[in-house]
Amino acid sequence: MEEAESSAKGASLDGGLFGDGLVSAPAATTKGKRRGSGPKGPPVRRIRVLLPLPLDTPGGGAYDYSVPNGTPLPELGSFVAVPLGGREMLGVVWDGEPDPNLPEGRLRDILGILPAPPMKEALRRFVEWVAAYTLSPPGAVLRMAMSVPSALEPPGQQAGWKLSAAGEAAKEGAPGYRMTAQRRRVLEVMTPGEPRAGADIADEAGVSTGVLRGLAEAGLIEPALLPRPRSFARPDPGHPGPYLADDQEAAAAALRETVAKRAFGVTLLAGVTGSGKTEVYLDAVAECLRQGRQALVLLPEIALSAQWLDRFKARFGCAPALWHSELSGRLRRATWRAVADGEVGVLVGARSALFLPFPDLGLIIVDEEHETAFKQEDGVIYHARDMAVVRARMAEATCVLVSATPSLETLTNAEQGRYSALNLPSRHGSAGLPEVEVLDLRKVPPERGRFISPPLIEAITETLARGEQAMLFLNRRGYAPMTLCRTCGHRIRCPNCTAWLVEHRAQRRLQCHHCGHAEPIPPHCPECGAEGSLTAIGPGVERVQEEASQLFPDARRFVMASDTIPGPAAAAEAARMIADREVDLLIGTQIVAKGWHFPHLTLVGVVDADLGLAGGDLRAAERTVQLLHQVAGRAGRAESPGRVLLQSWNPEHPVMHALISGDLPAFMAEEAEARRPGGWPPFGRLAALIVSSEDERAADRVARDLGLAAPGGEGVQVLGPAPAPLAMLRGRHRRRLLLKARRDVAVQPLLRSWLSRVEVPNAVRVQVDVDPVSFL
DNA sequence: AGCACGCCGACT
DNA sequence: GTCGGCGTGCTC
Repeated sequence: MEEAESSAKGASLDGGLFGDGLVSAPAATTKGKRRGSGPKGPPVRRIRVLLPLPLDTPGGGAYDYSVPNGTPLPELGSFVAVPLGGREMLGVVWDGEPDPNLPEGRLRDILGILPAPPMKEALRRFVEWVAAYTLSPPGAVLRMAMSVPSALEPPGQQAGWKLSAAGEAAKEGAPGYRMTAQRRRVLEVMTPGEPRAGADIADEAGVSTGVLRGLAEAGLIEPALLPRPRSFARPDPGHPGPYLADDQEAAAAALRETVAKRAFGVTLLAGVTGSGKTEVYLDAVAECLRQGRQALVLLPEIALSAQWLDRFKARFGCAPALWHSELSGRLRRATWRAVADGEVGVLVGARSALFLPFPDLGLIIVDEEHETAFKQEDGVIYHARDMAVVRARMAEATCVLVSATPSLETLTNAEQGRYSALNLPSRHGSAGLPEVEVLDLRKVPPERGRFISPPLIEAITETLARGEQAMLFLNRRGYAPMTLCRTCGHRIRCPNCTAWLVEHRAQRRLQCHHCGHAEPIPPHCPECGAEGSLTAIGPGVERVQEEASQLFPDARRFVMASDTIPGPAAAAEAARMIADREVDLLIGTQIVAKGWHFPHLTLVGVVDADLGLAGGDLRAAERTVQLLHQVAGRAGRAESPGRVLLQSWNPEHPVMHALISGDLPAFMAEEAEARRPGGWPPFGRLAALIVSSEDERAADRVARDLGLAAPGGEGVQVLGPAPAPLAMLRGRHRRRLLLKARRDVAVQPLLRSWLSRVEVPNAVRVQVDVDPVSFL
């Protein structure tokens, strides 16, 4: 029965993943049965199809299919439905020769071609490039580029209602129709010639949909298809933007010129916080729109803030399209499709937006380019900032990397001439950069069990007394990072990870920040059973909040952390509260560092400036400077000068000197000279292998084998294996190896042959992280 | 990624 | 006697 029906429809398979517009094979062959070796006809037309699966086969997810007679040969990049095993799946017609040695009997017919714009060559090349660079199967990368399979269905038209001729007459008061108050309200909210969704009408008129049915029976309204929503207004480049100061205008002119060339190029746009970088690059976006091309702005996940969108709206008079993980299914689908159809002029998104099917991308902006949030750490491991450069190259587009504190990688690329550079030296509309001081905790320690030192308390008191806002920054969520038994010395650990459980006192729970494990705070020591012996060790923002509540009981305090700001709406509300001075003292984790504009904030206290410096991370110092500089930049943007106090046990550290002097270029130059001799990035290449397994001995065995099979030779060195700093994560034991190579060595072939020399049992996973950012 | 096939424990 | 756990392997 279903057979007959799906055959009649031709395209729809077993109840149908795909809608009606599918260009399909004749019904007889749709079930995707294997080609028989029947009577010799014309030669079979073979195509290569890449499937969005992480297949570790030689083709990396590409399989050959046949195109049945009666179906046109799909062009490269076409989205096609194909049989795979017992199910149907979408794939993309891929470049490359089908395997002529594959016997015809193993080929199966494609099921149809989807009525969607084919994937452009620029995106196909990008998918392949990312796959090759990260050593991932192309299918795994394709999956990111087809994240919304439903968007490939023909744009479904939604049914609604419109006024009939009789209804229009009745709306004008023509007599002769049975009218009720409900019916009249429905007619009132409807406009002639404008179909609307039934639910919308009923909602606005305050009636049930039963009223609509009655009106339809009476012939006053009739069914109508709704027009496709055009929610993606193309921003108007001619919309009057804000006034640009001279140095801004000079930088903007240079960017406009680059964009107008319609060729690949990378520019670093640097400039201190408040120098107006955003307005400058939005001017480049305007030029891109004038060129008739699309623009993509990448922001680190958290920074998709209401404040940024306000600035965009001020420049273009409308909102951009958005792309991030919290996007609802429907909007996600509409956005993907609108991008593919070229309807979206400007899209702002998180790193995954790089894989959207822009038909003519002219500009990619990577704002806060130094942010580590651009590094994707699971699945296909890639750095969105670096891949943005590649995406731009494939699309013959301009890429602009923007930061107040550029990464050493980008600075070096600019210095060596691979990237151009523009610098905005001055702060606009403000009293200048804040004054930064270090509080030497050896000389002015906080009271026992406290974390805010006397000079910082005094500074906050004065600031609050002046009616200004203050902020305490501590990059640690929760109440306390560790819980210790004073009787036996036991420390409470995560059962799945090499990590302490973090106390979240408000929820009366201990949490692991790595795997999400949570348990109630135990009443007595789980080791020795001592009652009332468990003690919170060290501060988190909640504990700083508690201390502040005792020190400044009259101040209105507000904690900003990822667990108190769960989404964009909460972030917007927090920003509003702070801007409207409903908060006196802000206490926050690194979420406060990003792109906020707090006009009344004049004092920033950094509770633990040394926090990021522990551990042997290559970029610990660089990252700490960037983070604390950004935090400092929150202070004193309006007419009042800002002041920043850094609490440190190590005030002589170069990081503190850099922050006090504000001379970040000098710090980065020193940092470069520290890395150059050892050939550390950006003066050499790194790739990490992470071996993990629930079976510790299996992980050790594979790690040892990898160590024995390590590549060597000129300019190549392998460190490890060693237990990872996070030696266990989510119940998996982890070992690391690090390949270090000279900059002129191509590490991918080296890695490929290395991995092929070692047998990896099923229970063990080996992840490859090219250009690692995290060393955990 | 799915979805089969396949070989060992607790149910009607 | 069967249902069902998820380990292993394949999909053009």
